[in-house]
Amino acid sequence: MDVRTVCLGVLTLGDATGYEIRKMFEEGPFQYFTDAGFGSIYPALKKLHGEGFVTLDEQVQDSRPDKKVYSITPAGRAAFTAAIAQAPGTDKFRSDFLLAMFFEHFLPQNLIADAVDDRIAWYREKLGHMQSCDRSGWGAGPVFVNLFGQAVYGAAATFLEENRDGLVEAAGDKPKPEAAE
Amino acid sequence: MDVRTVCLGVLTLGDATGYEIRKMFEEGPFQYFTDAGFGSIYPALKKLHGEGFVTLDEQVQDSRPDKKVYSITPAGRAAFTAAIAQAPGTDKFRSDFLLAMFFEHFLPQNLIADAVDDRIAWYREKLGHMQSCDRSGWGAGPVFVNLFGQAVYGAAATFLEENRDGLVEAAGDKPKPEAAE
DNA sequence: AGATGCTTATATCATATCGATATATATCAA
DNA sequence: TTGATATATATCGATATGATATAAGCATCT
Repeated sequence: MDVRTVCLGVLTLGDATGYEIRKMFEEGPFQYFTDAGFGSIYPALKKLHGEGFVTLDEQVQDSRPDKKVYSITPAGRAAFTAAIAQAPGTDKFRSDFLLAMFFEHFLPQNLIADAVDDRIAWYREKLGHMQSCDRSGWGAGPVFVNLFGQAVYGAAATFLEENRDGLVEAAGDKPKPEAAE
Repeated sequence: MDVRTVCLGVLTLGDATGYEIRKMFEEGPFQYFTDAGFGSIYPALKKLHGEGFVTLDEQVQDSRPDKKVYSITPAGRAAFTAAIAQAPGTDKFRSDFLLAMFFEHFLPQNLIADAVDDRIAWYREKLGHMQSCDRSGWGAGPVFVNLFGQAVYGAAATFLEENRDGLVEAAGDKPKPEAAE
């Protein structure tokens, strides 16, 4: 799904600036299944404006760049609905951590132990964030997505906790595998 | 992790052409945590060759483009080891499906039911593929990664199976939410 | 027999995205 | 006072994506 579509989705929840959309991707509930930086968001909003899918209210501020508050138009809403009604592509999980663990025999034991511990802490932290959300005012969709995230992140954390020692032990069996090469 | 590094990783497992590396990303054990298409792999190999991290054996074939078999050099091995020894970035899960489900109220009930069913089938299929691998000759790293994948994909499939009906039911409560807008 | 599509194998190209950087100011903490 | 964080926009080079081109052999379907 391209950044333009995701921006439209955020704007169905209420008017927002590019900066605020970015924050949704960084901190809000969107962070668990999507992402985009300024370098994609600002051009996307500009293009959406050119296409008539959003309108723009420029609020002059002194001592700060003018705020550009975007609102979705009926045409934008229609375009968004059409986009998410398409059969979605496959889910993608990308992990530099798993790549490193795959090549465990290239790495010293202590580095592996630290990497797994860090990843456990990271998954637990994200999980805590998801669990601590107040879901009382949410619709069925956001709740579903939140609980899906909890299921997946929880499974990852639990797996890492249960298999950490086994991996670290295996990594210790080979004293200095590769450095001598 | 950039494509260059992942290509080096594949080449530590044995010599390969760009085409074969692609297949690893599509079908092999790498598919669950990384990805790259021809458009990234060929330029990456060209650059690695220029940097002295791989060598290249061009095998002339008739009735087919010449095969370019790449081999990793000691310098490439060192570069790869250094790259994976860096603290890895965060794991990323991207899902157009979850985006659509988040905005469930924009979609007709039957579309949601179909989308969830398709996704369950997809996760079950991938899970079956991971489970049916013969792990007997594998090292600790690949086994760890495979079982991690099973834990996560299994959790996703189970969650979807257990929460499908609830979501579909909720989607039915609102008869024609948005189309009239 | 002929058509269709898959597999092998490379490569390019327009578009999209990423990640870093630039610009300015206010505020809060060390 | 120095540095970090937050607000807010924007650009730019380097990468990555996804589609397309080329070209032959081989299997399958009608």
